[in-house]
This record gives sequence, structure tokens and C-alpha cells, in this order.
Amino acid sequence: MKVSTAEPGTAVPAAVDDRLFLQGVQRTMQLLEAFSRHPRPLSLAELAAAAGLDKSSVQRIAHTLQALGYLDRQPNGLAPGKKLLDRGFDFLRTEPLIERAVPVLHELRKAIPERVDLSLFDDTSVIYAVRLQSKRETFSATLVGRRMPTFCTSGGRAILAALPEAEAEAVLARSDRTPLTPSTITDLRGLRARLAEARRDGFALCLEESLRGEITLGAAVRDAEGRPVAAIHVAASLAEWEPAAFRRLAPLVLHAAEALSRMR
Amino acid sequence: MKVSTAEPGTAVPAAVDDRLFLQGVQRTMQLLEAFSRHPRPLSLAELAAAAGLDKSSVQRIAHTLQALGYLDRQPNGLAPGKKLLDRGFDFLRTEPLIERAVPVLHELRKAIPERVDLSLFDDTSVIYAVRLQSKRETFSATLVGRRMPTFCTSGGRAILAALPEAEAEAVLARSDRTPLTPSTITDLRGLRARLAEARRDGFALCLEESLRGEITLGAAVRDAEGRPVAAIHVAASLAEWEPAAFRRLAPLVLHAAEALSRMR
DNA sequence: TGCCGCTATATCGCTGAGCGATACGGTCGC
DNA sequence: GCGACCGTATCGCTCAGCGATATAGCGGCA
Repeated sequence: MKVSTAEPGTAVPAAVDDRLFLQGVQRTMQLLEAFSRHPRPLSLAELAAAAGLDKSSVQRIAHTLQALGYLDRQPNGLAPGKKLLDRGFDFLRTEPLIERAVPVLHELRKAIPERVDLSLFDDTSVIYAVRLQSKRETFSATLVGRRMPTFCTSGGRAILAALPEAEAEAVLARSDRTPLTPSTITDLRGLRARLAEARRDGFALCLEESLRGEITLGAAVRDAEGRPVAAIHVAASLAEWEPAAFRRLAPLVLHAAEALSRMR
Repeated sequence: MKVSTAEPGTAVPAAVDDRLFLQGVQRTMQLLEAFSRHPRPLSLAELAAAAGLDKSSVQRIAHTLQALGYLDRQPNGLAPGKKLLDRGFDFLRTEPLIERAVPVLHELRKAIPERVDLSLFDDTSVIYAVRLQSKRETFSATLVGRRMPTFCTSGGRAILAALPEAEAEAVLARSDRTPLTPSTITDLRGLRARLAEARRDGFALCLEESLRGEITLGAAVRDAEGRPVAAIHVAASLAEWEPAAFRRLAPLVLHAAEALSRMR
């Protein structure tokens, strides 16, 4: 049985051996995932290489996905189709946290005229799920659905701090800790110190750790069992805020996160 | 050959007979699409019924999708997984119009302190792709990825007006013209009159046609061939705007749409 | 003009992936 | 305890689909 066909240089899935595991489904998703590494129209051959599949399979899968609206034929290749947005939207609509978060975030935005976000915890990354732009809002390059590393974002740190220490440690160990800016803390000692601080304060503060000139403050949102599942965070420009002044916003953010944790 | 297994009452896909069409792929997407009709956690049996598949297949497909992160196991059933957001994000990143639109929309937002959106044209519906909230912004119930009918939104009408008349007529004929509010224009005569107006003015104005108390104004964005592919629109509350005053914003919206059409 | 490299598209026989019926065990509510 | 639901597991038959291969079309280069 051919279990794993790991080609060198291509990101190939973990081989799963399981009577109920359909590799046809896996191949389908692999093909769609190819665009996350190559965000541009791809030819069939490129798609095959990027997804780690043979050309014939790609031809058939792509043909089918295109017929269903999940791939879009462009002059210079195939691109993700509009229907993918619908599926992401299904997720947002089904996740009750999102709906509950919107009024809480707006309330917070009223008090703090800066960017206010909700991110969902997903192991080594967090995902922007709701985003309220700041008043001036320079460039909202970051869109809903964007993933950020857990270890170097204020929301992610707040979540790690709310996790049992062993689990937080495990997430850090699994993380790719490539620095995003010169200020990103990547060493385990430094990170542990920050988590200890966050555990004590109930929130996390990050200074230019994911974007230069940006200061962010995040607090964890917990589910019914008390486990952290998301974070509320605010982000502002260092050009306009003294860190000490920004830090004074913490009670507002904490209050919002706690309110959202209690709603259900 | 069993071609179509259309069960009564369930939305079942068009049967496609094609040597290159993989029904395994179709089944996979059908399963994921089930949540668009039932946005809540579903049991295997519910999922089977909603997707029009048999229980065994659903067991296998769902098992696989869950292993891949596209379904999430909840206490009371299966729900869409976070990875679906990633795929939607891939679409947004790959579509060059989105990136180009952001600065244009911000520029427009500076001049008009109301909600400013970009929607993509997709036949009988348009999809919100970029959304800038208004200053006060009461409830942003509408999220990125949401579909709205083309025929009764200002952006959709502006697009239809920019299309060759026969094509616009075909879209209208295909559309499900269920009214969204008491003011929604649904009869073909009335719609044709509105399209004629929009063709003359270069923009479309809708009064409470998709949401009570809301006035919207939209203009089409065209691709390199001059075909409409998207629309920029602004939305405001009738409690704060006289229709005549709102209409005077048209040049700003038109200018933005034209600027975006020329960028590439 | 012809060759090469790229593309997409189409064909076809073999075979094992996966279909779907069926069975099993747990947990509710009546 | 019965029935109805849940998820889970098993298994033999068969046709979906794998993947090698062939064809056709479109520039670019010599």
C-alpha cells in the first residue's frame, strides 16, 4: 500500500491510514490548498506540482471543482472560486461566538477609537474573525481569515496564558517562531516570562512584535468550561500612543473579554 | 448508470455527466454546503439528509474532512471547521481586485462617513468582499462573504445596467425575485425602468429595497475588457439622509468606481 | 518553415478505493 | 425495558477513477 508519497520540496500532507479516510477527499482539499502557498492563477501543471498530485488527477479534480464554482478559469490559469467565500461564511455563521462578539466589540470600539478585533485560537495560529477598523485606519491589509502566529500576538499570548502551563508550553514547542519584526520575542525564556506576566495581569501587551510601529493589547475569551477559545484585542500606532497610556486601556478590554466569556 | 438521485425536498445538485467529472469531489463539496442551509452543528444523519447522501458516505467524508480540519467536532454534532476560512482568504488574496480596491474605498470613506463596500458580481447574486464600517455603525450583521440578490441591490443594479441588455435580461429571468422588504421592486417592468435610469446615470440608487430604513448608491467596476465585474456602493440610514442629498454623493462613488476600473 | 516547449483536452484498460448494506454498543427519554 | 436516536465498525462486490498515453493548439526561436 502506497501510504506516503512525500515529494521533496513540496508540502505534502501527513499520511493517514484509516479505514474511513477517503484520499479522494484529501486530494480535493490539497488542490484547493495549493493557492495558500501560491496566491495567483496556476496552470494545471503548476497546480499538480504545488499540490503534490499527478497531472491527470489534477485535471479531473480541477475540472470538477470548476464546474462546481470552487475554481475560476482565468486567462492565465485557474484561481480560487467565489464559492470558497461562501464556505468561509458558513463557518462564521455557524460559530456562535462570532455573532455574540459583534455587539461586545462595538461597545469596546465606542470606548477606544482604535482597531478592535476578535481572533479565534487554532493551536499555533490565531485567525482574525471579526475586525472593526480604527477611525483613521491607514491600511487594512489584514483581512478576515488571516492567520497570525499565536506566540507573538497579544491575543495569542493572552490565550496561552489562560491555558494550563503544560499545554501552552506544548504550543510554543510546536510553533514556528520565525520573527516577524526585529522586536519579536522568539526565545523560550523570554516568552515564558511574558506568559507569566500575562497570567498575572490577565492580559498581554505586545510592542511591535508582529508589525513595526504597532502596539496591541489582548485578553482571552473562554468557553463554558473556562478554556480559552478566542481573544479580543485592540491595536494602535506607537506614533499616537505612549505604551503606558495604552496599557491603561486594559480594564476595558478585559471587561469586554469577560462579558463575551459569560454570554451563552 | 445512476445519474441523478434527486430526493424530494432536498436541494440536490444538477447531475453532470462528464468523463472528467469526479463525483467524489462533488459529494465532498455537497457535504460542506449542507451548512449553508442549516447553520448549526449537525449529526451524521442530519448531514446525510441535508447533503442528499447516504449515511455511510457521510460518515467517511465527514471523518476525512474532520481529520483535515474542515469540519469541527462539537458536543452536539459536526460544524464547519476553521480551515474553511483559510480557503476563503485564499480567494481574497488571489483576486487582484480586492487589493486594489482597499485604498480606493478608504479614499471614498474619507469623503463619505458611511458604510462603503465592494461587492463582486456572481450572476444572480453579489458577494460582499470588502466592507468599511460607518462611523457610528450600529449592527454590522452583514459579513464578508455574504451574498445578496443582484436584482435588488444598488451595486447589483449598477452592474446589470453596465451589462449588454440581453445579458441583464437573462440574469433577471434567472433570478429568484423574492422581495426582501415591502419596497423591493420585483416586477420586470419596474426593474427594466430602474436599469434604464442606471444606464443613463451611471449609478443605481436603492431605497429600502434590501433593508428597511437603508438607502444605498452603487456604481459598477469594470475589467480590462470593459465588462462589469464588481460594484462599489455606499449605504446609509434614511433617518439621517434625505434621498436627494444622498444622491448628490453619486459623483464621488462614480469617481471611485472609475478609478478602480482603470487600475491594473 | 519546422522544431521545441508549453499548454489544455481526450481516451482507455486495469484495479483497488470506496460504496452502501448491515451490525454493534452507548445513551437518552418515555 | 423498549425504541429511537446517536456514533462506530466491518466486509464483499464493483465501478469510479487512476495514471499512462495520445492529440491538438499556441507562441517563441532559429
